[in-house]
Amino acid sequence: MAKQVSERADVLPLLGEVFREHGYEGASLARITAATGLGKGSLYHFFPGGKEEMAAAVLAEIDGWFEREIYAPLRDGADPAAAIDHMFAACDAYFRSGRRVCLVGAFALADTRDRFAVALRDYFAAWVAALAAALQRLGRTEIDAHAAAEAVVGAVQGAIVLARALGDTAVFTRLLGEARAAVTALV
Amino acid sequence: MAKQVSERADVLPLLGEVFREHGYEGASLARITAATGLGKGSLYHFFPGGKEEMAAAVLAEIDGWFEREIYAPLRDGADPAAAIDHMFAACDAYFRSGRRVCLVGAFALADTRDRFAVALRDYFAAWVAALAAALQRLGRTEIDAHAAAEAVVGAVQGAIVLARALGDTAVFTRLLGEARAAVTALV
DNA sequence: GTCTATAAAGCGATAGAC
DNA sequence: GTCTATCGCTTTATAGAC
Repeated sequence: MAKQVSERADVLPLLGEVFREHGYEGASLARITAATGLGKGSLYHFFPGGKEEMAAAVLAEIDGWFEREIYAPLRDGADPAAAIDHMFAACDAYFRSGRRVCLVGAFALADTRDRFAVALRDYFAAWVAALAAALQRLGRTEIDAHAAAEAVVGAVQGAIVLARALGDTAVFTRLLGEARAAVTALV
Repeated sequence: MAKQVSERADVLPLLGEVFREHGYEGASLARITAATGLGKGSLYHFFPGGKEEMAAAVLAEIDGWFEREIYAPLRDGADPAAAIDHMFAACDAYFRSGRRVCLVGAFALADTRDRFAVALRDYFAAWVAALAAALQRLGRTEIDAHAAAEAVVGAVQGAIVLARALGDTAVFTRLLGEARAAVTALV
């Protein structure tokens, strides 16, 4: 389990997995130490602000990943339709067909909502805006594109909840497939 | 804040609100005491199994409420279409347009998922099955009805996540309205 | 930069008086 | 049935050696 890590950026993915699996409150320093192989001394050296700074750093890293991998192609990519297809494929891979929780969504349902309010709002607002931009580039009206984008992002989050509660990854794939069909049907 | 309560059933709604606001781990006995007005002695008198029994009792009460108010009319009510309309209206009221979390959905995203796995699975399975039954009674095929029911239940959960993260109840109402329109369009 | 030791507080749960 | 006092454990965070 112990890993040799010497850069703050290398710890973030491991940290993210602990927060995803146990939530903010359940991610005790003992579990974080076990998952990263870093003692408290090292952790507080990298994150002087303690657990709150660790979670904030993880959220920032997640936001950066989605911006790079998903939002940017939707907004600025040469082929909006291909960017939308890529988004659905990337979501299935990233959330492991619903086995892996969306940390931002999980934080939104827990009492971490207030503490990280800005990060949560920005994450979903950016996602909806990027997808709406792609749909507009495909000819949808601004209002229609925004509504459709909201529905898709909501469907992804709902699919994660359902798949985890039912213990069934097929429902995740099914719901994402329907969302994809609905949003690409009219363009 | 302190209330005079003398029956176990009277405590459950207050308990539920504490779990909803703070999650399972965040719902400390101190907070539960503050919300219910009951000391630890009384709480362990009503719930000898401690916090786990409290949460299980809350989940059971929630399941009973949905069964009575939503599932039964969908399954057995005289007017399936009216039962579906009632479901959407009841959801908007129950979840306060996304201000109030679905405890079952929140538990599914947290590490409470394994501990209460059966209750979570049953809640969503019953919801999907009841809605699918209503749609079948309206003439949809079994497969089509089941898929549509999954999409609606997922949309409700996704709408809660989005509304809470964006701090915007309008998105909840909007998404539920679209889900309702989509599911009632073809019947 | 990483460790151990420890502080200070909060946790769930129990015991026993009333 | 409700209370207070308390146990034993875990928590986050800090201090200081190396």
